Amino acid sequence: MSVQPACASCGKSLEPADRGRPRLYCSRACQAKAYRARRVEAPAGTPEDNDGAPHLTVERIVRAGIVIADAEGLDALSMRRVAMDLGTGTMSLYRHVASKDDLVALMVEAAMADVPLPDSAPRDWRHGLERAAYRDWDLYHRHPWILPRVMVTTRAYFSPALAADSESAFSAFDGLDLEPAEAFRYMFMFASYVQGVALTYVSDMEAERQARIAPAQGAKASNEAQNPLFAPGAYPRLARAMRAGATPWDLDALFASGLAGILDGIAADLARRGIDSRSGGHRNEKSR
Amino acid sequence: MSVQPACASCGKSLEPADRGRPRLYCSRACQAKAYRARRVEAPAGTPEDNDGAPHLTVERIVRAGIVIADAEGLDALSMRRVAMDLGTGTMSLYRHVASKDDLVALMVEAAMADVPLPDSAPRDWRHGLERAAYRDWDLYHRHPWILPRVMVTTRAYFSPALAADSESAFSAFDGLDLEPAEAFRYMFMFASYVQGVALTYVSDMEAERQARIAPAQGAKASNEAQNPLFAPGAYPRLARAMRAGATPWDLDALFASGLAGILDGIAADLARRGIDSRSGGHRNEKSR
DNA sequence: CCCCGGTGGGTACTTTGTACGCACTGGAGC
DNA sequence: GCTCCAGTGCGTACAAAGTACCCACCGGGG
Repeated sequence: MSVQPACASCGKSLEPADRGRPRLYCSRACQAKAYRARRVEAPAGTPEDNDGAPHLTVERIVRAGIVIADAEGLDALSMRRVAMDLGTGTMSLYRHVASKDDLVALMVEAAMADVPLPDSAPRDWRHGLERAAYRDWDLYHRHPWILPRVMVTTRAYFSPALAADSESAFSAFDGLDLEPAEAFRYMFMFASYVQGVALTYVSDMEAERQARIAPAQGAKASNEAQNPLFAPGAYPRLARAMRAGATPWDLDALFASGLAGILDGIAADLARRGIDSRSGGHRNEKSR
Repeated sequence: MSVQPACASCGKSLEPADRGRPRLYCSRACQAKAYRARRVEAPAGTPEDNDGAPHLTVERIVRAGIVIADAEGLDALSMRRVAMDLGTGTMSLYRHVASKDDLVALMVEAAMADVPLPDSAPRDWRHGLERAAYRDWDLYHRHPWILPRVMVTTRAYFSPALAADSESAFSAFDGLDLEPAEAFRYMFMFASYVQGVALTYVSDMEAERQARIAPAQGAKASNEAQNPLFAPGAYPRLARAMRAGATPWDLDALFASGLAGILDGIAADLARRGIDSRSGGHRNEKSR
């Protein structure tokens, strides 16, 4: 994507954007012209007989939003941007979604449906929880923008996708004679860990994107030689641990290792309570 | 608040915010005069109170930002708002902070310094980790806005406060004969859990604030009778667990319970490795 | 007197979400 | 043929946010 110092619509040269943000058009009218030109191939037929190119629908809007958020992050998601990608006017979107928050909530629901829930019963509780953990892990890899939004959106609106996810995870305890409160405590610990690692992953992705946009600052921060974190005497324990455990920074391996630790803890607790975990051996598989 | 349509300095009537924003002064000269008057009024007598504002400084700006973010969330933090609370012009802030991102980064550093690090060696590793966990827990209670920002800010800039926090937590393993890579894995699991619970807490706080602002939607979502989550057959396992474990929703108790589980897991792992888990604080070395 | 560096601040231009109302289009009723 | 209507697209016009630019003021030196 190369930005030229000329209006993308009328071609008129515009100042090198030192005034504020990088600009694409010389005026808002030109921006409007740009998406109208893109809409030429859509002859605005009747709503029912759509010739291959479908009409503006909630599904198309949500899909376009997910594509943008996946590729460029939630910060790049704007109503104008979605409308431009769809070749329509900005305000047309509001015929189908109530607001941007509404759109993001719909995007979360649709994106969570992208990663299918397992349709079979788990072999045992450990298998069930591992399956649930990797399902979420996969989800956050595909749509890293979900995590920061889920945390606000989910509580305001009710999310069927999130509820289904939890329901599926809880099925791991189905065969065990476990009190609901106990199952809830295990699940809380388990889910908090997964969420915490996901937050680190999302943070890494975001930092990487920032570094790509502004390489100077990113390089400065990630340059280990100049990072005071690695100065000889500043933070000795941290530096030693980072050198030993975080080089290379393999978040997938760390996730698996910590997950095994969490599940080992649950297994030990179950054993102490004399509950048959039915899982047989399968102890501590954190070497990987 | 009532905005009188008169210049706060010269008293001349001014048109009622002809272009959107509420105006306080009829001209920049009057605003400058008002600012100067306030400066002279409190020379240096009692600089500890807010009325004894000596100068516009980075510390005052950062403090004002933290007050706003604590009380109303990061969304309410704007440069104009900070300037208004300080009784100065918006652009004056830019003489002391480079940008809003810079301000937030400084706010994070200052807020983390609010919760002091322990200055003594931990009794043993478990005590050290518990101390670190509750230190973070306290931090997120006081400044819930830190978590979403730390995750982006920390990687871009280098955060001494966060590094000191990690360094202090790592001191829990000081006395143990533990390989750095192993300590890092434990710490990763531990920190991820704490972060995950903190995310839930922050989410709750945000939802509460949203509900306060827009009570209609919040009431609708939190009304259990109408929430499909509690519909009889929709999500049976989830509903049963929620009723059992989440009524009342005591996040502090859940945090403590899950933390105990995490530490139990580490203890079991240490025992399996034949490491004396009761040894801990050795020589009294403070992180500088 | 003018000049000059430091600091405060107003203006203006950017981007964003979105309220409002007009334009168009295809079918129903005259 | 016409008008009327309902639905949909979308342009205009805000309000609020960050911030670049430059001017106003003050104190000190020619």
